Formats: sequence, C-alpha cells, structure tokens
Amino acid sequence: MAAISGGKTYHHGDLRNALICAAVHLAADGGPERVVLREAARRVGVSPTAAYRHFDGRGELLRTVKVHAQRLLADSMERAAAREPGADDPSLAAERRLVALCRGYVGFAVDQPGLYRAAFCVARPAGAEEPSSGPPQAEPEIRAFTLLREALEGLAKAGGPRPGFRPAAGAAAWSAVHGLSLLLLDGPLRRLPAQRRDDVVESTLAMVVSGTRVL
Amino acid sequence: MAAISGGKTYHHGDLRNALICAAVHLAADGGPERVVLREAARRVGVSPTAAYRHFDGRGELLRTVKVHAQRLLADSMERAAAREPGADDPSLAAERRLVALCRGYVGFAVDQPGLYRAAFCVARPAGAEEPSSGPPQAEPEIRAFTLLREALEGLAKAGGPRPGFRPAAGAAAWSAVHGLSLLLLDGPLRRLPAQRRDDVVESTLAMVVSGTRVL
DNA sequence: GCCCGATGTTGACCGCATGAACATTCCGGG
DNA sequence: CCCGGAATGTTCATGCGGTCAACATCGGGC
Repeated sequence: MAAISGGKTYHHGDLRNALICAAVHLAADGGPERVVLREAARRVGVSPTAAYRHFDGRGELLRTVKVHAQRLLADSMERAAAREPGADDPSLAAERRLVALCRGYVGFAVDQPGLYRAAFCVARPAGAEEPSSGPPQAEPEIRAFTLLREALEGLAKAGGPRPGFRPAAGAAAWSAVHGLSLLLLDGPLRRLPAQRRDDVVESTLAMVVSGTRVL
Repeated sequence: MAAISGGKTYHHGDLRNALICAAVHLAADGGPERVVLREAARRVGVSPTAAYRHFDGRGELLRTVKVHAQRLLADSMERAAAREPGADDPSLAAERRLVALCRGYVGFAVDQPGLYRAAFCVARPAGAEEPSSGPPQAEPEIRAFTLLREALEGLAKAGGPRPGFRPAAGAAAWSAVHGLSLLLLDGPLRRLPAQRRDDVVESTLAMVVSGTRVL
C-alpha cells in the first residue's frame, strides 16, 4: 500500500531497527540512562508497548544499543590506526599502532560520551542478581579489547620474543585507556581545559607503552 | 519525650542522617541507581516527602552518598598503606606506598562495588546540561586522588629529582586503577576467576610503577 | 500560655516499565 | 477469491518513583 506516499500504515514495517536507531540517538546525547523505551517509541511514532513485540523490555533495547556502541568504538580505533602513517620501522610501527588505537579509543569516548558510556553500561536482564543462573555465558569478546591485545602481541613480537610477556598486559592497557576515558567524561577530570587534557592523555599513553615493555 | 522507649515521635530528630545512612546502605548493595528516595524514607519509617525537608530531591541525596563513598574509598587506601610494613629502604618505601595505595583502591572497588560506583556516579543537579552556568565551581578535590599524587611525588623525590616528572602522572596512575576497577566490576573482566584477577591487578600495578619512572 | 517556624503527612500529578486483552494486517492454504 | 492464524500494534490498567501543594504537629522562644 501507500508506504511511498508518506501515509502511516498500521504496520510499521521495520520497527525493530527504527527503535534501535532512535535508542542509539538517545544514548548519543544523554548516555544509557536516557535510553527510555517510551521515548524511543514516541520518536518512531508508535505506542510504547509496541516495542515489546521486538524487545524483551527496556533491558534488551539497551543491550542492543550497547552492542552498537561497542562496534562504533572499535571502528573509531581502527580508523585512528589506519590514519597512522608510520610504516617505516616495523618495530616502531607496532608501537605506533598501539598508541594510535588508544588515541582512537579515548577520542571516541571524548567525542561520543553518551555512546561510550552506553558501550560499558550494565544492562541486567530485568532483575537478575544471583550469579548462579546457568552457564557463565562467555562474554561476546569485545572487539575493542581484541584490537588492543593484538597490538600488544605485535609489539611483543617486534621487540623480539621476551619471556615475561603476560596476556594480562592487554587488560592493563585497557584499564588505562578506559579509566582515562571515564575520568575525562564524568569523572573529576571533566572540566579540564583541552590543553591539559591532551597532556594527561599523552602521559597515560606513555605509561601504557612503557608499562608494556616490562610486562 | 519517649525517644528512649522506642515510641515513634512525630519529629524524627535526626532524619537527615538517618536518610543518608539508609541511602548509603542502599548504594552499598545495588549501586547508585538503587538509591531511591522513597525506599530510603521507607526504611527510616517516614513518609517519602519528608526527605524534601532535608534534601533538594533525590539528586542531592545521591550526591551526599557520593561524598561518603569517596571518603570510604580514601580510607581504604590509607588503611592499605598503613598495613604496608616496608619502612626499610626509603626509596623503596615510596614505591611500596604507591602500590599499597593502589591495592587499597582496587580492593575497595572489589569489596564494595556499589559504593565504589556511587563514588563516581554522575549526579546532575536535576536537569542541568548547559556548561554555561556560573563559575566552573572547582571540584572538591577528591582525597583518593590526592593520596595518589602525593605518593607519586614522594616517589619522584626519592628517585632523585628528575626533570621530566609531570603532574599528569597522577592522572595516568589514577586512570589505570580506576579503569581496572570498573572493568573488574561491571566490565568485561567481571566474571574473571579470582586468580586471574590478581594477575591482572599485578600487571596493571607493574605498569603504573614502570610508567611512573618515565613520566 | 501562645505563636511561628521546622518538620512530617496526605493527596495528587506525571512519567516510566510492563502485562493483558483487543484490533488490524499480512499471507499462505483451500 | 476467501479465510483463518500469525505478526504486529493499540488501548487499558497496575505499580513504582520523583516531586509539589496543602495541611498537621511539635518545640522553643517570647
């Protein structure tokens, strides 16, 4: 029927995606807590309960947004790494890649605070608190982390295989950029002037790189 | 009157503190989002709106809890540092103190996830979004950060005054422990078995210490 | 002893999440 | 071509939380 003529049909046709899109926009300005089911429905022009045909409640909507946000974060990292020219010295290249990835990480957090926070929000399955429910359901393995870990492995390899390298180094690096991002967003480093902020970022990256050498 | 006899009086007598206490308990299990005004009032045995005589709404209650939580965090750090024996080599002592403080930090986060999250939650003043409202109102200077910074300064001094030391090093160290804490709490490092968790913590602390040397 | 201000209480309104029952549409047999 | 069930939306209703206005009560200073 007249889907072309702008007329509204009883059946939306692609409500799920429309809701996700609206929810992502909500998260983008206001973070995860502003992802409100009713509001998303309103924006799409549909009754609130319609969303329940596509999501198991607000929790699942949020979780979907979260996945999206994580993807965007990883994209930002890869883009930053791709922009990095240094393909000269291969051993240096590994380090540059790591730093570029981190820059992309923090950059995303600063540019898209709402989405960044959404990417790491806790969206409990609607009233779950007990750890004893079924299998531990392995984490979907976040690409952002994979990128960091691989970069670190590349760095370790480039510097010659050293014995002390621990996989936990990835977590350490991640901790640094994650913590830095959050402190800059909501944390006490919020109102930092841009110049000082860069300073802090550089220092932290230096710590990561240097720390990587001893891990 | 019969405050002693357990009889309830119309006037509570110390409602503000009672509410804060209840709210802190709520935060302790469930984090900031579970700090619900009505629930706190219920636990104290008072009507919901009574709270408005002492707080400017839920936001202020939460902010009060936040301050409390930050204090507890700093306490945990100092306690950890006090437990640290190493008073032998003064130059080593500085490093040990730094590590102990960090351990106390992460330890608090792991032991009191709800409070830790409350300590860093964003409690906006009831619908504020515009950055252009009055003076930047300096942050109250979080003691946890001060402890870290001072420890780093002590470390720098102990190693002989080096030129390159930047104050941003404090932020870098903080970023690491903060990020680590959050990844362990809600983040992807959540369900990590305790043993691996310690591994990650150690690696991160090693990164901090080593990074400190180059900053 | 009385009155005012501080402190609580009731009642009401609004937004949100969610579930039950009902309506509309689409689509694949017959 | 027609029908019935599956999808997909809608309306109505419940319960919770934040918050405001109007009213009640207490306690202390005059």
